[in-house]
Amino acid sequence: MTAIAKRTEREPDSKARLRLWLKLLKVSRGIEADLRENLRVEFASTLPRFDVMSALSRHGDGLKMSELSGLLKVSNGNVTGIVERLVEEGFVLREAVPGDRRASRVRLTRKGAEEFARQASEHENWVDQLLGALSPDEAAEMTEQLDRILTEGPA
Amino acid sequence: MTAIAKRTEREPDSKARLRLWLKLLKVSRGIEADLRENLRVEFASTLPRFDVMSALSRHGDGLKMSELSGLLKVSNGNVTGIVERLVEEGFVLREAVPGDRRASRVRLTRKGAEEFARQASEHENWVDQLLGALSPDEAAEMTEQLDRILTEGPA
DNA sequence: CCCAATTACTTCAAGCCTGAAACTTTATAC
DNA sequence: GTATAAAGTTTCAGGCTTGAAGTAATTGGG
Repeated sequence: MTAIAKRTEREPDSKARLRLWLKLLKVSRGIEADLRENLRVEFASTLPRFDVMSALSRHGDGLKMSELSGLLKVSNGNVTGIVERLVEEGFVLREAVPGDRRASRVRLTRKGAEEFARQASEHENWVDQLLGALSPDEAAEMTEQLDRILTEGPA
Repeated sequence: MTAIAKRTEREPDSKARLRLWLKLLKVSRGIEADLRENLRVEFASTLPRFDVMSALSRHGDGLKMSELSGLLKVSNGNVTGIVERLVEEGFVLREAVPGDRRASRVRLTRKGAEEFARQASEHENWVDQLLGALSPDEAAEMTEQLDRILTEGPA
């Protein structure tokens, strides 16, 4: 029996990665729960709404529905509902795309942009608190490693 | 103006932590999406169902509903529905708690335990693939850092 | 020109999730 | 003992999410 095989018997490499995944999940779910609670209490809003407004904020000239769902990596039908509610509340508006009557472009209203600015500022503070255990350098280092998972990722 | 203040103007510490959070979210959502898809295609199941069965698998003598929701960090009402469906499919059973007619204890059936064993084995492989960019040592290191976020976490 | 494939989007059923309210049972205080 | 509080759950409304199916508009051969 080789050393490798022996090591595999005691503890395969997959166990360390599985532990990492479990921990990663616990941390991100915990932070998400905190942020969601804060958004709910402070702004009567939700994480998905914040995500949509954030994407629109970075694209002042608006985004098509499909671009939005592509950026956020969620289904088309999902975005439909979230935008619908944001429109009702006056944070977002839809405008026709000239030359393509199928598509519509979504954009923050002035009210929406102002509201998002307030939310984003608080959001950054919350995250800073929640990740306070890590120095900026440590945070940057972990960010790089996570990037490797993303790029070298699966096949 | 102090050096610290100057640095803050250029890029406050919170930015590095915000970038880390964004990346963390992207990685964990991506992996979650992969695992969900795999569970759906290979086992016609879902991540929440897998989580419940996993918790029950580690507690062969069963868990009360409240213990289950406590472990999984989800609401009570949520667990009610998931367990309900698992019972319908015969993977899980509920039994009375002697001496407390309010509570009920949930436990994997034999069928449920066998099904979970198959799923857990595949699950570990999937995670191993998805996190393959990191060596076991790197994975262990990141796990420790994530633990610091959890323990030294917020106030 | 025409029609088949593609694209952009919406609708839908089913499940997940939360916080709040309701309900039943158990424990506590007086 | 009985009122009251607390504990364990379920129910519910509202919102998120997906994948599949449907609609309408556009594009690209032929």
